[in-house]
Amino acid sequence: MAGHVTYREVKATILDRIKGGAWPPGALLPSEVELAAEFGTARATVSRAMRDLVEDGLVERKRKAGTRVRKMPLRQARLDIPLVRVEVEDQGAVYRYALVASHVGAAPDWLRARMGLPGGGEVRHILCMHFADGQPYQFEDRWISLDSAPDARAADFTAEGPNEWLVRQVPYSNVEISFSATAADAEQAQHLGCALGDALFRVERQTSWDGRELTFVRLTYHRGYRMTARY
Amino acid sequence: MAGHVTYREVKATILDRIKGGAWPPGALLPSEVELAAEFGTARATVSRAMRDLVEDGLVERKRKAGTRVRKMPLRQARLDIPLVRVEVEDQGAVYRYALVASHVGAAPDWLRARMGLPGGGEVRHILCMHFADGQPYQFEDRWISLDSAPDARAADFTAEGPNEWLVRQVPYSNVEISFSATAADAEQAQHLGCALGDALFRVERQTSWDGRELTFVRLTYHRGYRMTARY
DNA sequence: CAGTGGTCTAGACCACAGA
DNA sequence: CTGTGGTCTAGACCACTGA
Repeated sequence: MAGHVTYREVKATILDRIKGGAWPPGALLPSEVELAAEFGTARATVSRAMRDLVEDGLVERKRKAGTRVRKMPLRQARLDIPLVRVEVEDQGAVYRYALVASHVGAAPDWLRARMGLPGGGEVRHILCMHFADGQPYQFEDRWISLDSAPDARAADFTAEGPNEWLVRQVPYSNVEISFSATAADAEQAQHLGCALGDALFRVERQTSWDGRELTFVRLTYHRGYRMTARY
Repeated sequence: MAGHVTYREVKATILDRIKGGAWPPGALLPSEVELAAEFGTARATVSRAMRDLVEDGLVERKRKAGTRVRKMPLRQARLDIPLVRVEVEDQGAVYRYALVASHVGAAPDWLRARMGLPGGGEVRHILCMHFADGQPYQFEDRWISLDSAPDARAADFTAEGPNEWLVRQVPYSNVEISFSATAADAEQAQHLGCALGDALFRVERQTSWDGRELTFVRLTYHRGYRMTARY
């Protein structure tokens, strides 16, 4: 025996047939049983390959209906969301963090509405900067609900950013993230070293844990920042 | 017998233990064999659950070293990249497309460098607009290599956008995508109905197929556009 | 070397949805 | 009803890598 046929080989073969046009968009593929017979593998191996192809957005599967090549390939980009520090260090630059301001108070109305906080909820508001090789990299404007994370009231954010602190506190969370463009206001322009009104890339992220809203953060990047992915 | 224990149940149980702090970040989990014994399942079932957890970025696995809870949860957002038409229609709005300009010519130097095209390569350059309920939604500035896609020379883009045409031609492709913010230039401001210099969200996408560079597109969105994902 | 995850097999039963 | 994918089992061998 020359060894088993792997699911990777099966996947590659199927992929080649789709790429090559042998199975055009919309086409019905043979059943798992038929493919297993053709490739000389167990059905589970074909199934494993197919699961990958579904995940890659290339085929659709329905019970009884079978497997079809997607007409409009539903492609999805996977964006890694690292800590700023890791992102900077991965570029080979020296990372530096600086706390700008921090205070505790009642949540403003817009934040209560946005995060769905109860009335009278207290929050800790933190402004801080992240630098790469001494250049402004990211301006962070964060609100942490003290109802959900009471330990944040006394946490020390002078040496370490709130993100790194939070990651240690909460091992798992649900996140809604959004990307947009914004014109630099006076505060952002000052900290990021750009002109008022410059177009800046902005990420807003709201994190909940165990069904409770935990933190809302607005990250504004230096002029010219790009976020890149492949798929 | 009350039936089998499913891999989803195994996954949920492990997830609960991680969330609950029973297995804190960095902790070593029991081996698959031990977990299979505990849950009363086959090892393959535990393995299936673990594969999901790896994909979700919650644990790391190494042969011989075992499975550990990730210290810094490497979270990744999955961004769906639909056709503009689908994106607009999914919002319940009426989609409209309009061709602005199109011509064939030699690729400019910056594009040749960016796409890695050979000297003397011809490209088709297309400018077009996408509307939602009559409002400007996206301005598309696309270049298609005629070396890679000769059929694009004669294709008719008056009724249908080049993206939909390309998707039909090429069932599979490799994509590099990047997101950034840009200040509206005169042309963008005119077509998107905003002021000169307004901060706009921009997507740049370069697509290759079968190892050849196929198309480069710059998509500029209307003022206030957000791209959102959950993870 | 030995323990861990990675994969394949052959078989089985089930859930769903098309005909 | 019947064919399809979805999953689980019990067992086996392999590949990598830490001790």
